[in-house]
Amino acid sequence: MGSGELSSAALPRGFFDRPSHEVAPELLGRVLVHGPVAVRLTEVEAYGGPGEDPAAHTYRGKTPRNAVMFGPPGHLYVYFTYGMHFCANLVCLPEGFGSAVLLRAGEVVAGIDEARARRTSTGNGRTSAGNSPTSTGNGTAASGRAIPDRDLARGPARLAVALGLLREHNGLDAIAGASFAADRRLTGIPHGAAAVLEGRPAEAASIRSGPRTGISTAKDTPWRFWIDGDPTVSPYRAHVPRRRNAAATSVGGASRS
DNA sequence: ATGCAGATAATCT
DNA sequence: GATTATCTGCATG
Repeated sequence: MGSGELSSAALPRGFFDRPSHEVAPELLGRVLVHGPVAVRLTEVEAYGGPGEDPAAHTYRGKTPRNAVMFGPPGHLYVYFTYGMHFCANLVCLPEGFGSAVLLRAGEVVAGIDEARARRTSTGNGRTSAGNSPTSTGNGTAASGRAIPDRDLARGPARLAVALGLLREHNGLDAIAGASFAADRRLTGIPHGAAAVLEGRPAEAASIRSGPRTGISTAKDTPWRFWIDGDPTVSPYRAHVPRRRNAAATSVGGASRS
């Protein structure tokens, strides 16, 4: 292996043609490439289909927003949430079934400079959450401290930023980039093309599972999977219901607890 | 280390 | 009008 070069075969579409909770643990250790940046997945969450998983976006059926999840497997489902974040998923099961695996965290294994630049600045066609508009552009955040390597893709929205995944990438075929991967030219994959590489699958003994993060329903379904001890796995955060504005919440003056 | 509040807009009831 | 598959900065221990 040459320096700065990463090579690996791409996963076939059939890999994703299974229930998301079966695909999810097997994605650990795999590498998602998009343009110049590649991330080795260390934490994922499975989301089921209509009527079976209350926490899934597809629970109440197909809508314009979740339509990609009902399409063929191996495509990216990228959604916008909290008014500022994008999160990326890989679609599972054949066309007609709506399920996917949320990519929660990973280790940047290629294009680290590009990934850091994206995480540091507000550029790149996105607004970064809670960011300060200022950035020196030399890899330091507005606070003056550089983002640690392990934090570059530690969390679903951070991972999406590091990989440069935006609204326009919703529906992108993550199998189509396989031809570039086959050329063993990771850094030669053009922006807009993606692929999931074999990487080094996590050993079964190192895989842990537990409840999913940040959801208000189906709290006990243990469909979050991660590589035990990996520093890039995000800290678990339970869902916290938020009362946005006490005054606006109750017009009648009946204040709640 | 842990916890809270605020940001901010698409989507759904 | 309420919720949201989140992140960050600031506060506290």
